[in-house]
Amino acid sequence: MDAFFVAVELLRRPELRGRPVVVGGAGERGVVAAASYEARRYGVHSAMPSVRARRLCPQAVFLPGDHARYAEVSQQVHAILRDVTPLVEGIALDEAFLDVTGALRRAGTGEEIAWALRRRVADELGLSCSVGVAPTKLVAKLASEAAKPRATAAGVEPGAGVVVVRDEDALGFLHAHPVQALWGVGPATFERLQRFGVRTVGDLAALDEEVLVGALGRAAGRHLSALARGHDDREVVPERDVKSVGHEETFPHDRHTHDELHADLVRLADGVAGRLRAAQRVARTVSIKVRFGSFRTISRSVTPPAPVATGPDVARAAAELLARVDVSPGVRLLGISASGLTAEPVQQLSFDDVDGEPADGATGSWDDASRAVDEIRARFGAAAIGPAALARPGGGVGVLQPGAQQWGPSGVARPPSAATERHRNRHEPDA
DNA sequence: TCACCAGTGGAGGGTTCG
DNA sequence: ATCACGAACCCTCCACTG
Repeated sequence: MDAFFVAVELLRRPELRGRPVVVGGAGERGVVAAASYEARRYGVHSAMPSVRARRLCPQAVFLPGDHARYAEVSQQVHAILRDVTPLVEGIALDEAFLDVTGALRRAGTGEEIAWALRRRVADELGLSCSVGVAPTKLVAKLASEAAKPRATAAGVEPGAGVVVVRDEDALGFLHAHPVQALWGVGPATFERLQRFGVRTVGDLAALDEEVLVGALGRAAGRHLSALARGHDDREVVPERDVKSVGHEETFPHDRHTHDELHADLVRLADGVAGRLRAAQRVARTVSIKVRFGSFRTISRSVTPPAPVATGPDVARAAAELLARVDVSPGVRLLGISASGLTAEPVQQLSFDDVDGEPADGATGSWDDASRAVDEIRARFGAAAIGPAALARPGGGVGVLQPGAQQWGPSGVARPPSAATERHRNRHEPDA
């Protein structure tokens, strides 16, 4: 999809069409999620700090972003894609691979299918997309990028819409690209490749695989060497199972004590556990991530004796990990994630357990309570019930709202006074 | 009993992508 | 004079097992 988030916003705000529009976190610690091509002319691009975007293009209209809405529209796009073939692999809300091998006889050539898709998405949803048609995933992805509109300082040039790269042209097309175009070559890998004088994919293909393995490690070396030579036999996989779920949050201002962080930790744990149960999974491992004011980032993980899927269990594991961390330098971000997921909630009894109940005398478990919480939330909304640590004086709880803080906190980074600090943490843990 | 080896899994860190 | 969120994958080190 072309400038997807912005394009969805423009459906509601057609008067903004043709103007520089930026969707993302507007706060001082926010980033750009998407920029219209008019805004890109000024150098604004996604993942750029919002503060910088505003400096580059002060006349741009900044919109907060509505992740739930984009997910909804993404589903509508996918429904159209699945009309062509069930072999649709979503990469992100605005990107997907289709294996149309089986649809060729019925629906025409790859190019014909591409144009038909573009037309349907435009007619039915009012959105523009670019399509690449090629023998492999990598080349198709590059072809779709080649099909996109371009923003230059001079103006916005419309894209080709559809770019087809035939079998016999694939290698030449591939080799002409800069190495950064390869999936898996980010800043760090590019830096290492530059030491070998590698600038283009063609340069990379000429490099000995052993050399590459030595420089990048076994997996990455082999993978990139194969890709550069046009070997890409990765299949289109419609749905793969989740391997981890997590939540993380950047605070409007740094936290300095475990006390301050506790409500955040409980809220994140509650959110992670809720999603585990919604996916009918239990987790073997709980990890926390802590980013300090300096941007130094650490992670700690633990594998409890039994898998976890309730808020209190996740929170307990996370709290133990966090207790080992000196937070006095100031914590900018806290994250909790659960991994090692298994489908069935197997109950591994410990030798200390008696008749299925923990030996410490506690009866029942958080499982029942958690299931009740899930049901209440399904009927009355997420804020209707939650951990006591998140209770608000006016009623309701400050629970995690998934996607609510997708692109950074809305608040300002200026630290509040000690008095308001205490006030916030008691009453507005997610402010 | 020691040395060595291979395999496994946990822990911590890093990279990449959109 | 700044840097989100969520997820996947990889590497290295280390402890343990046989």
